Amino acid sequence: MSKPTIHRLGDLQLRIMQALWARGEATVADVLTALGSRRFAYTTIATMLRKMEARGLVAHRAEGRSFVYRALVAEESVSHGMADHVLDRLFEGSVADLVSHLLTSHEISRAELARIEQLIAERKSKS
Amino acid sequence: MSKPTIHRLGDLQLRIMQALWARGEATVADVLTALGSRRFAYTTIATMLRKMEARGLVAHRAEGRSFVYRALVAEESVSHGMADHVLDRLFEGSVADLVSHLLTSHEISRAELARIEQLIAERKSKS
DNA sequence: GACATACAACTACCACGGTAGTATTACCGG
DNA sequence: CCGGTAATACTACCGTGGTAGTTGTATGTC
Repeated sequence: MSKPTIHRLGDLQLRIMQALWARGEATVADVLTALGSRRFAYTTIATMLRKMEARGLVAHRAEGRSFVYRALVAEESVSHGMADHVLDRLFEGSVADLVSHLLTSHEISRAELARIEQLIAERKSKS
Repeated sequence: MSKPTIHRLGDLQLRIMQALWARGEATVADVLTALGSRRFAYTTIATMLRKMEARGLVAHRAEGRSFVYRALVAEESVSHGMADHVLDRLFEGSVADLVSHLLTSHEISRAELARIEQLIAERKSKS
């Protein structure tokens, strides 16, 4: 077990996880190309993956002379962990406060507002 | 003037900032007592405040032989920075996706749901 | 004036994210 | 067999959050 503390992932780690989530499995080279825009050294990704494996975020299997990595934590766990962290630390756990903050500090399309409204309605009817 | 990257504050740093926001100004001793529950060494807080000053998060003035610290960044900036960070990195900037995630992974009181609904309604009428 | 107290300064460590170079190994094509 | 290539392993370094001890200094007290 030793569930890794899920809420503090660096930016690079998160990008790597996202590459793994999108692909299911990926070699170092796969991740590297998935991170296209900013060029990293091959060894940077390899090192990061090894460190992430030590932390229990990913695992690998050998295929030929390559390692094929896969995520050990679900995207939902990470989203949940990180969202919760912000929610608890900054908004005392109040979802309404966080939503209020998001609404006042972002441009939101009418369509998105409607979508949120519908989510609320669904949720209300279901409780 | 080198606005500090606002989205990555450690837990302790955040707690210290919250103490400063709540009080306006505070000495090291003030912050220490504000953090009541978990006991820290006096020097831990003093060191942290010095590091935070170097990062541009706080400033101090001398009063007698004590330093009186104050926050240099507003609570809104930090909330905004951290909320945005999660929003962008994990939900591609979609507020609806984040709200959806929050709704499905948390128990939310009927009152809070109503409050959110009202916020949306207000926002809709205002655009 | 001697002493305790309170405070800032300095130093030191650890963990870890991020970044990458160097070394080693294993395989593949001629 | 031999050299190139690709892959991992190892090592190293920086920044910074977190934690605290030690030291120096000033001030207030007996």
